[in-house]
Amino acid sequence: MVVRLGRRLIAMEEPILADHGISMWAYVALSGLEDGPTRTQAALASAIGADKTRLIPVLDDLQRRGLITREADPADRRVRLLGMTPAGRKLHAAVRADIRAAEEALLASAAEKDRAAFLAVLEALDQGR
Amino acid sequence: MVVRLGRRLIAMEEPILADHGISMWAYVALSGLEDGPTRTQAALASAIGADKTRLIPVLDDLQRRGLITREADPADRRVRLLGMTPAGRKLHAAVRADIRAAEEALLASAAEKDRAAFLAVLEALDQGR
DNA sequence: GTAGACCGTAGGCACATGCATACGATTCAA
DNA sequence: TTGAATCGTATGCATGTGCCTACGGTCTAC
Repeated sequence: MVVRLGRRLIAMEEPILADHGISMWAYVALSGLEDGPTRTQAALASAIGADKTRLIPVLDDLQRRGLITREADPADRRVRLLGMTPAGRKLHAAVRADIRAAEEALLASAAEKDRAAFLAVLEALDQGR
Repeated sequence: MVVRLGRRLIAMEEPILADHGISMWAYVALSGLEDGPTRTQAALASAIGADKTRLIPVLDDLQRRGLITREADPADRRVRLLGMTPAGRKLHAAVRADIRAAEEALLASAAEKDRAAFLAVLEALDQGR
């Protein structure tokens, strides 16, 4: 049941992401960067459950488009610190708003009082990390 | 967030399925057969969101192990009707019980009153199909 | 009677993913 | 100082998946 639900949610997100011209992993990476302080690539990969090697082209593209910054860390020359640009923040907010709206429509079939609970449980599970 | 949750749930299910010696798709197929009347392979594939061609070896294995039946439909000689055997039912029930228990443990971090609501919303979304 | 659609089956192709390896550069601990 | 670990980067391998094609057999509609 959960697998099927997950697939539906992903299928729902795909056209939204395409409209905004970004991939799912790009969106997830932006979300990860927004959630916390400036991060190393390894930390971001770990935080969003991505393979660090597969994340490279994603980050390359985001950087190329001016959505993230990627700067050497003076405290550790092996590391590149990632940050979001204002343009990145703006795009991310727009995508998230659209996705939220679509999720709301999907949840319309559920009782209204259950929705907040559903989201609360999702959050709790997510925090449990 | 949902993608991550889905991955966690799948990661949780994997050892349980391995303990019982069946694959995820086998379990999903058994669930699909249990949910409804005897089905054609095409209908089952559609119902569980599987690729019909990829389902063939799964069904082959289930049949070999005596967990499902697969019989010609006298009304349409192209078709093979699938059914569950008692052994299949038994295995499926055991796996499901274990998965439910593990899900309960996972949900333990959420407020108790929210759990029923969470499951209710999941069901509603699933019925929405 | 015929053409098109469907069933189950087998296999191919392109792509994504998890995991691994390897590298140069850097850092850290002994 | 040295060896091991880590970072980011690039690539390979095995596997899984979505989609497709093709086939023989069967069914349906005209």
